[in-house]
Amino acid sequence: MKAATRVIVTEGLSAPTATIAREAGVSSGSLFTYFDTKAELFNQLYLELKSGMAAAALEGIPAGGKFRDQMFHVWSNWMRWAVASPEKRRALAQLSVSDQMTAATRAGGNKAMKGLAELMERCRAKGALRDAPMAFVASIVNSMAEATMDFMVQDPTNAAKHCKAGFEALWRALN
Amino acid sequence: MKAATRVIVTEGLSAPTATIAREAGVSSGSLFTYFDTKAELFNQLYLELKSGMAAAALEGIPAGGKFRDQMFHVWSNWMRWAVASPEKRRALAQLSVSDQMTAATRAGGNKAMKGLAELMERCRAKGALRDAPMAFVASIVNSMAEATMDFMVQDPTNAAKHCKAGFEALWRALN
Amino acid sequence: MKAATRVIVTEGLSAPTATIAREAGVSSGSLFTYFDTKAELFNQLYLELKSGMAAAALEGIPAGGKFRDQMFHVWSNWMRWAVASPEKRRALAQLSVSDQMTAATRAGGNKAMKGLAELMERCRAKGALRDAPMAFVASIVNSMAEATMDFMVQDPTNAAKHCKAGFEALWRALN
Amino acid sequence: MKAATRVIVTEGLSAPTATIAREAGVSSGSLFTYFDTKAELFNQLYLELKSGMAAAALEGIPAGGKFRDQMFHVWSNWMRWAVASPEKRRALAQLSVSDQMTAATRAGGNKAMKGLAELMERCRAKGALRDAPMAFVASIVNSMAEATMDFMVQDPTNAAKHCKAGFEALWRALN
DNA sequence: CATGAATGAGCGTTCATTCAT
DNA sequence: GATGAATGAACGCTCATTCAT
Repeated sequence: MKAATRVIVTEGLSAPTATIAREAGVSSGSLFTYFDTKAELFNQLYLELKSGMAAAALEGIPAGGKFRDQMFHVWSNWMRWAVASPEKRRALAQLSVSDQMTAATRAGGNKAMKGLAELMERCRAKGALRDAPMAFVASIVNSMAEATMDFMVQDPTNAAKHCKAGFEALWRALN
Repeated sequence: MKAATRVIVTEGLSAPTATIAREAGVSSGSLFTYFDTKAELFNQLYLELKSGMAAAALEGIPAGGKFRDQMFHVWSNWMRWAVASPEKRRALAQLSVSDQMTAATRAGGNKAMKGLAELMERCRAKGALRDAPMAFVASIVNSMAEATMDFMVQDPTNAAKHCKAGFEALWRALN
Repeated sequence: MKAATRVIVTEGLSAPTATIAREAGVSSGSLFTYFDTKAELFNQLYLELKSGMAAAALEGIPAGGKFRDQMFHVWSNWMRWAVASPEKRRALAQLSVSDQMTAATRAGGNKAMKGLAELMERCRAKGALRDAPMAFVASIVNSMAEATMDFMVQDPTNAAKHCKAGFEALWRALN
Repeated sequence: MKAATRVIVTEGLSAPTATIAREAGVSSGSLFTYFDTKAELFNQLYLELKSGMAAAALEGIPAGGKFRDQMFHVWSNWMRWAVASPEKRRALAQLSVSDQMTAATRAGGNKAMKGLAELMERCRAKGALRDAPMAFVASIVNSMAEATMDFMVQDPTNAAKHCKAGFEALWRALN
């Protein structure tokens, strides 16, 4: 998985399986002992990365406190993961837009995001978009997160500032 | 171009050039009379689609009137283009994330978006994100547009409603 | 023909016919009005070049005089042609080893060389190789001519010297 | 290598790699496991054939004895190789005039011919062509060898006679 | 279970030749 | 007769996958 992540970042999804195997230090044949096809490897990797991202975001939510503070805690976790794992993030981005991801895999990805989704749902239900479908809100959250990550990575000195600005823009959009 | 757009939507960027040629009703060799390589075809198509999208968005901006109304006019144009040209939109999305797009092509794409970029800049300069980099704002605008388009397409009955809701969320985020 | 000669020198026999046509200032289709196939163009060019070479070699043979002097006159003509027409010589060399030359073309080439062949035959008949087949002698003459040409071209300052040395080596070989 | 040699003789250098692979009894893809490109296969084959030819020529030179006898021994070896390996000879001839041979390959070929070159140099230094460049002599030797080979192959009954006649003509030319 | 050579279908691209204008 | 766009067969090369060892 680690090898595949690295290779996807440098060579894209069209990288030969042999390259991934070499990067992982195994033979090209061994790869197919564990994954029936290249597509299956990618599907599993997608799930692993998405789950890892969700888990990182949900870590250590303050039990009490205001909802907005909880949300900001999650948002910060999420941004921190992105900054700390740029390769995982980029590989995940590539996998997300690939048409090799099966419906089952996408469903699994959503399941892994369940905890986050519930928080978003709470946002939606009591905010300005209370009449919009949940997926609309999720999409907005996702894309504002991506935009914020980009600028934290590009301008690391002001990462904390961008993190906060992104959150506040999102909060305004939703309330 | 039309054939390439259709084929990209159904088969992705890895579709054989022969398929595109057949869809266009020409021989496989003829394609290379007009485009030196597959990558060049994709680069030109990206520019064409991006320019078309930008032109559609900027059509008929009311000269006078409030800035917010002008923005909403552009936003509506943009959403209308997306709903009316789902294939173009999907092909453009795939091309946008492809690493086959050259720097020159991306630069050309940005140039085509210049009119839109200027409007966004006016939003940024006097709004809550006045201290954020322009590209941050552009990314937010883009992604909220994408989210809105998705839900207009998925739920066409309430398209006008989603269009308005998306715009308002964006406006809140920026002000 | 001139265009084909130039193109063969710079790009070899695998040069596209379109390149030859462009060099000749005609359309790619026109080429096939005058030559049914690429191979036919090459066969005709071979004949033209070979005939031109033979004619150049035989020009102005002194009627009387010693046989050796006549031979040297021809040899000098031949070398002069090679030095003056390096492109023709190189194109002819490439055509000569090509398997696209038909038997008829090769026969025609020999016919064009008839005058030279008769001189060689006189050499053979009264020299050391009088028992060897004529073609053996012809091959030796040809290849010593090629060797001499190479060094006249590479070292033009001493061209006359190389010309003479080559002739004398040949004369020794044959007598 | 053997398969490539055979195929080059029958179909020339433009033979499809698939034909060579089939002749070798392997799949078309396997060929590229061992040679990165068709050109590399040809370059390696050239070196192998040239080295083999040189080695055959230099085999068992009589240590003592007259220089002329040593030369004739080498000449005979050389001619014997040509008669025994007509396919190798023809493939080598085609490869030698191909512009796909790299400078490095030609340099390697010359290195393999070093032993022969030294003998030729001794001929040159004390013969009639002592003032001519070495490459001139080498070219003459080569081409008289080729002429002799041709006639040994065409008239095998008198092969030994042609071999001797060729050598003597060469010896006269050089002395 | 690990290995890595072998496989062969598939693709992008070229180019001799044709033919409607 | 000239043109040059169109044609499509052919080729070099790649790579996911298999399987004998």
